[in-house]
Parts: sequence; structure tokens; C-alpha cells
Amino acid sequence: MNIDNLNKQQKEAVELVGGPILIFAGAGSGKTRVLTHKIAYLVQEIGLPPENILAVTFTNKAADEMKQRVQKLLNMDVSSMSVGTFHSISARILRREIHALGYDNNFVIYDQDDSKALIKGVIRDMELDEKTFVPKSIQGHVSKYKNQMVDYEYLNKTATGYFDEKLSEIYMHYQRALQGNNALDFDDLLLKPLELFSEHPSRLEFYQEKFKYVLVDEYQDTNRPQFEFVHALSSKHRDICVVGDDDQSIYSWRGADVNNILNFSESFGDSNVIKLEQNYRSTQFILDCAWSVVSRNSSRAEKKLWTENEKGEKLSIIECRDERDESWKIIKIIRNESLNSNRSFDQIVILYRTNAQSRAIEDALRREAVPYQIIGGTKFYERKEIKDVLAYLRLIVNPNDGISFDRIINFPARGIGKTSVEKIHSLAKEKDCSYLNVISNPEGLDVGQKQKKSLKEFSDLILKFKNSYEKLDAATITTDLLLDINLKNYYENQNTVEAQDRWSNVEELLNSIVDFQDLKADNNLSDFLEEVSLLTDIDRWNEADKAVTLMTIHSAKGLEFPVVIMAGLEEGLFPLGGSSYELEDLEEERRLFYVALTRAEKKVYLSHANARRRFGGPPMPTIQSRFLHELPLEMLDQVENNQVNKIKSSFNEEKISIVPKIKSTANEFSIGDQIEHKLFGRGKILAIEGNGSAAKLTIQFSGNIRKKLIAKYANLTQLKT
DNA sequence: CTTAAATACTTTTTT
DNA sequence: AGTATTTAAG
Repeated sequence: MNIDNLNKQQKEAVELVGGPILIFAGAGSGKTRVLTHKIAYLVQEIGLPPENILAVTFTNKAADEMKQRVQKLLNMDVSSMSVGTFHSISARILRREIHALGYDNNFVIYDQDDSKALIKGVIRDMELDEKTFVPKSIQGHVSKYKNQMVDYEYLNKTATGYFDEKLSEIYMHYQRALQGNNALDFDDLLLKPLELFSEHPSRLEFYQEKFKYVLVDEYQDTNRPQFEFVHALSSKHRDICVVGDDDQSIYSWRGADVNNILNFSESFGDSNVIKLEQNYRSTQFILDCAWSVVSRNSSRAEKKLWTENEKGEKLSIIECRDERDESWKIIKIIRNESLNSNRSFDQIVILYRTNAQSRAIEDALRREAVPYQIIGGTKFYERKEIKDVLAYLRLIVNPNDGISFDRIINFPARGIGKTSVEKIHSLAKEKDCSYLNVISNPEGLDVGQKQKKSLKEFSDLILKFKNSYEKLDAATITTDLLLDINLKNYYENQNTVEAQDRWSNVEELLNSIVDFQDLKADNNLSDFLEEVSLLTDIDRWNEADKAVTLMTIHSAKGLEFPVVIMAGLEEGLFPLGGSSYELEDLEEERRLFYVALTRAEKKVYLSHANARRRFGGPPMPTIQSRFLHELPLEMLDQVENNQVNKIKSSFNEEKISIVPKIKSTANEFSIGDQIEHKLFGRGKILAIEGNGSAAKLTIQFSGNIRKKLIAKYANLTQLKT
């Protein structure tokens, strides 16, 4: 292994072994290189076996990349190394150990939706007013307390007033319900290992021996349970190395505590601190602008990034009329970058503060046929049709999962209404068993004959698959299941584009199950379910696609792009919030702005609109973000309203000019035709199955969207060239 | 119990 | 504006 290509501080960080190490790694300072080289160094020079290394990353994607890079450096198999997010590492441990805490090892992981549904049920059972105890907000409270490691007993003891008192009771019932369903929420995933360690010290010792060296990336965004986790694991050997940057701490709203990094030395005992301050990513101008903003924050660790890179281009400020104008100008910029600066679409990212901003931009990109990829928003695995199918699979793996049961007991409709469901619930409570158990023998249930028959069929279906799920692979089970419940017909009979869409999403789910199995032969259904619950948006991102990427700034953490376009620089939107800011909140917004700027290598555009619509209302006037005023004027290029056209004059607009539209009757399509769809915009017909108005058309739309639509429902407009 | 119509809600960021 | 949830009619 060669480390001569590292700078002095990087080398020091790699070679220093023994005792706690804190690496302050500024944006673009080569932190990933240091981490991968350090791991390789531990294996090759120190002789530590890969299975004794634990490396925690922020996304699963980062974990995979890290593993691959270490493998390449060492040219040996490192698959025994534990690399992953806190949540996935914990899930792996719990999969083996959680029976010691009174759960079953085949537990399911509840996402926010599931856990909200469970809380809603608890609130109803307690007969509380849902206006006072809004499930979503209660879930937020409970999650916050769990992140702070406050349990319901403590909350109950310290409660002042009716609300807190009831909150602690909901919290308690929720926690019991989770256990009854044999389910963990995201917060439990971090808390249960700590419970395991304190109740069974021998298990802690086991993992301390297993993970002799612990590395943590993005340490500034760890919360209390995560701190306790690494602290416990490393307290024996004291071999821990954390990497982070307090200026990039952007997750305090979900319990991350920047003091974890600021107080590292006190918490872990005498330690070495290394600062990586040379930036290899960005131009001088970008770095100076970023510094000019973030240095206004108080209570930062002392450090300053520098670079040997050229000054580069000034940052461009784009003034827009409203969000539609903004989208339009962004497209001009993209075309300009691609035609005149010869950049491919994948070198450009559009960043925004809130997911809702993506819609206007997306519409414009689609209209103008610019290929794009959106990260976030409604995630694939959170779509209703996907969750419905997953609920079946989850119930097969874990028959105690009441939330999944409720989701599918009448989907597709099988004549089980609200009253029947309530009767199932109360009988299950009475007999202290699962819902599935109740309906497997519906005789004791006070429901109609038709319902009894239907319930029995449902329970037989689930049990049939349950008996075979360990023998059969996940794809086979899913295929059989879809046939059994006849989901394809269900969607096709609706004869709408939306239903078509939903079915094609289900097909995509099936594909992803097949992909998952191909990756590792011994992966079963339960492993697949765990993986999808812990996937990040970024994990599904295909960098290789030649498309512009759209994402929130939070999602962009750790990434870099030649060109960054940041939209919506207005007070109230970025910085986000109402009229009064807590200073701390404002400082986090400022760090977020800093993160956004430092993603850029060459060029930054900052746009703001003079008016913006919210909730589909009329455009409301806005004022410029204060962050724009915190940048040094001499590094800015003000592009006045309507001047975007003049950025470079050779810009060629002809490509998207008006193509005459001719309404077409449905049966005259042929392969290769250009068409326009109301929702998906322009596209090209790739294939036709069947004929006449019932023909199924496979159409490639921009933004890497491919759809199968039925001619008579799709309402397509044919474009004649 | 199912379907259609009315109304409520969304926009903080995510594991 | 678009979607989800609740209520009313069949």
C-alpha cells in the first residue's frame, strides 16, 4: 500500500494508531481517502483482521463504496469487515441477539408511517381527543424523547400537566404495542443494542472483542444513543477514530448533538486531534464565499480551509419573477453549461431546501426534455402500492405485525369493513394473541358468514406462504403471492393511467427483489425486508446516468459536483422558518448553506424569486435570503432579471422550439413516433403490443422514465415533425 | 360493505 | 395544486 500521495496531515491521520483520534475534516479535504487508507493500513501494517474492524458511515451507498475502495487498496477480500450505517449495523446485531430482550429475531422495522399508524391506534384505544393528541406530532415527541434516551417512566415521573402525563402514557402503550407486534421503530434500532449491552454485559464484551477498532464518519451528526453505542464498544480497547466537521452539522433536529464532536476529548479521554484543512475540491472563490458565511456562526472549532486551486468563476446570482421563471432560468443555465461549457448533465446538481420545491423545476425539465433524476420526495418504498405488497411479505415473515395486517386485510377488497376489523382487534386483545391468530379460526368472531369465509381464506393464504418462506426464495414467494391475490387484474380493471402506473411500480419492486437475490445467493425474504426499510434515497441514486440530479441539501451531504445550482434563496424558505429564529436554528441553516456551497467544484448559481406560490395559492412577494448578503460582493456576478439569455450569446434555442401538435386518434401510433403525454411530457414510442385503441405502448419519456400505457386511456398527442 | 363526494392537509430536513 | 382522509350516499 502506498501512502506517499497523501499530504502530511492525511498521512499522520492514517498512521496514528492507539488511543482515541479525532479528525476534523473540512469539506473536500480528502476525508474518504484518509478513512479508506487508514483501514487498509490497520489491516496491512498493524495486522488487524478485517472482521475486527467496524466502520460506520452515513449511507449504505457510502458503506459499499468504502468497502470496495479498501478491497482495491489491499487487493484482498474484506467482506468480513463490518461497514454500514448505525441503523444497519444495529439491525444486524439485533437480528442475532434480540431474543435476549423478549423480542423474536424475525422482528420487522417500522418506518414513520407504520409507527404513526400504531400511535394513532393507541390514541384511539385510550379514547383521547385526536385534535389535542395529533398522531403525527405525538410521534415526533416520542421520537425526540427516545433520541434523548428519556424513557416513559422518567417522563411520567417528571410530567407537569395533563398533556405530558398523557404523552407518557401513550409512549408506554406505544412501546408495548411495538413489542406485541414484534416490531422496532428507527429509534429502537439504536436503543435496543444499548439495552442489550447493559442487561447482558457478556454480549458487550463479545462485541468489544469483535470490533477491536471502531471508525465513525460524519461524527458531527451523531445523537446520544449513537454516541453511547460507539463509546461502549470502544471503552475497552480505546481504539476509536472519528471523522467529522462541526461546520457541517445539519441534523440537530433529529437529535444529533454537535457537542459529541466538540467534547470528544473529554468523553473519550486523552486523545489526538488532527485537522485536515487543505481543500482539493473547490475553487478559491467558492471556498471564500463558504467561509464568509459560516464564519459568522459562534461556537465553531477553530479552523480554516485553504486551497491551491485557481480562483475560478464568480458565483452567479439569478433573480427571477416567480418559481416558474426560476425553473425556466435554471433550464437555460443547464443548456448553457452543456452547450457552451461542454458539461454533461450528470455534472450538474440542483439543490433546494425543501422537497416541495422540486415540482416546479421538474415540470420545466420534463417539458424541455432535459434528462433528470430526483432524489427524495415520495420515496419508492413509501408508495402505497409498494407498501401494500410489502405488508403481505412482512406479515408472512412476522405474523404478529398488526400494522401490516390492518393494511391488507381488505386490500384488494374482500368484504372486510371497519366493523369487522374492530371486532378482530377486540377479540385479539381479549385472547391476547395476534390478529392473524384470531381469524385463523373465525368461528368465535361475531361477523357474517361471508366475512368468516373471506377471513379464513386470507389466513390460509398467509399461513401457506409462512410455511414455505424459509425454503423458497423471495422472488418466487412474491411472484406466487401476486398471482394468488390477483393484483394485476385488480389494477388493470381500473383502466386508469394511475393504476397502470401502480402496477408497473409493483413490477419494479419484483425486479428489485430479483436484483437483491442475484447479489447474494443466501439472502432470504427477511433480509430483503430489512434492507428496504433501511435504504436511503441516495442509495437508490444512479450516478452513472447522464442526467441532472435534483435533491435537498441534506441529501447532498458528502457528495460533490462540478456545477451546483441552488434554488429558492429567500427569507422564510432558506433560511427556512417564520419571523422569529432561534439563534441556534439560524446557525444550522447557515451550516446547511455552507454544505451546499462546498459541494461545488467549479461553478455555483444561486437563484431567488421575487414572488413564490405556496400551497397552490397566489404568488406571495418574497425578499432575498440574508445568506446572499453574507457573501463578498466582489466574488458575485449579479445577473439581472431577463438577462439569463445573455449569459452566453451562442445559446441555441431551436432544439425545443414549437413542434406542431396534431391530435391523434388512438390507433395510428407506430414505433418511433414522438408523442406528448399530459403528465409525463414528451416521449418516444419504443414498442407496441396489441393493436387498435387497446394497444399497449411502451414509451420512453425524459428523465429516464419509461412507461407502459394503454393507447385509449393515455390521451396522447402525436407530434408531427 | 363499497363507491363517490367533500374536506382537510401539505412544506423542513431523514434513518 | 395535488393528495389523503373522512363522511355521505348507494
